[in-house]
Amino acid sequence: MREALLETAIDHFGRLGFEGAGTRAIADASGTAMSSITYHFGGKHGLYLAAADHIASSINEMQQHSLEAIASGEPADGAEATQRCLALLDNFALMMLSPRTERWARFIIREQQQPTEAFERIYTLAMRPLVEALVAFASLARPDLADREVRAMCMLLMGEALVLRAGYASVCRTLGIERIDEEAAALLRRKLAANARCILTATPAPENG
Amino acid sequence: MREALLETAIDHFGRLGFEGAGTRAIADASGTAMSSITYHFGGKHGLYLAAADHIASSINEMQQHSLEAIASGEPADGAEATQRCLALLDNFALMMLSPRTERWARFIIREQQQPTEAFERIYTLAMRPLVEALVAFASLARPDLADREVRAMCMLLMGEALVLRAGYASVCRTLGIERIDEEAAALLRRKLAANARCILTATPAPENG
DNA sequence: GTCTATACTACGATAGAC
DNA sequence: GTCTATCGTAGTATAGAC
Repeated sequence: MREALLETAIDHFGRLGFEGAGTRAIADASGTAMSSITYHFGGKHGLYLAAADHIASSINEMQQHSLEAIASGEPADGAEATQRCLALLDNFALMMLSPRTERWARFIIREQQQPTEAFERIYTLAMRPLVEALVAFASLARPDLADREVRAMCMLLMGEALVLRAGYASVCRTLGIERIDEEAAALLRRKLAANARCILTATPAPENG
Repeated sequence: MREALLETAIDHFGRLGFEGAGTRAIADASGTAMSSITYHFGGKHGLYLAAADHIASSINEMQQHSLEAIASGEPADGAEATQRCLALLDNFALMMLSPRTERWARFIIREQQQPTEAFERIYTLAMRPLVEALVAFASLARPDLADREVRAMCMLLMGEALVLRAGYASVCRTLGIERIDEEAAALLRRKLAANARCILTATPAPENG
């Protein structure tokens, strides 16, 4: 029952926000009574934090294998470091495109703009491993850049994947499609890889702005 | 009074969502009675749509001058087309970084993931002009790409600016700062320009994936 | 552990005074 | 055009039965 409440809570909180979601509605959709929330989580706020934890560990679990496969061992040279960055970004893009993460993404994007106690848990457990791995490889691919610059570059690159969720409706409108299907997803992933390769293998010359 | 209600409504709807926001709270914060909302907008839903229209025309008004300045006349060559893309993107990034647009962005990002009637109005009036101008110039900068590819590339590029809002908390954490101040904003804009220049002036060779 | 019952507050819509 | 008053509904929290 705890599990069912958490799943429903992530959905409702993600779609309606903390204030918009209702404990009665969450309990009903979970097939239980509202007071179960009080029993299991102490109240609405406790349920919210538990939902954040559940998302964080789900993402962590989901990414653990691919992250280990990509990020284990030191890359031999800059070219291999670039390849690993591309793999990490494609992995992230796939997550942004997966229907399974749709509810999680809504929850997280909301927290990004108004971080609460829940964001800390999600960032530390689910996002930091990815970001830091990306920054590490990008540093090797672009040894000409300072750490701050690499970090800024990496966040912008992650933005190219993030837009697939955070700007979903605009992406669809601009491409003239109803939803991002397999074909559109392939196109976007291919262009993302091309952009990232371009940025990560750039010669220091044309940078200075 | 209509104006005050709209400003407050954008703030409350953006932070709390449609369901989370309360007509009483909006009216109180606007210094009037709740029934004023019924009088001016017919109800909560009418107020929401009016808020979307208000955001759309505010953005349209804000961008009109710079958009005209950047996008008027045909660029002489690919290099000039690239420069215009960079200008459009920097303009968009500035908007994402401006405190004035913070409330608007929350409202819009919410609509992106669960588009309602309100999204259509915002997209058509506020976003399409920017997107289509960007796509047009990018086509000139990268004549080797098909229209669909250019559109995908442009959305990804806009994602690099969007992340400054939609991933605000993560950007701050990754850069090790509390908030995006002048210095961080300058860094991010500089890197965004570098990335975009890199992508827009790429030779067709390394693309094939 | 899960349920019902209940207390209290807040919500949106509306009618009618001024 | 703005206010107060009121109605019906839905919110969270809590106590207590099983």
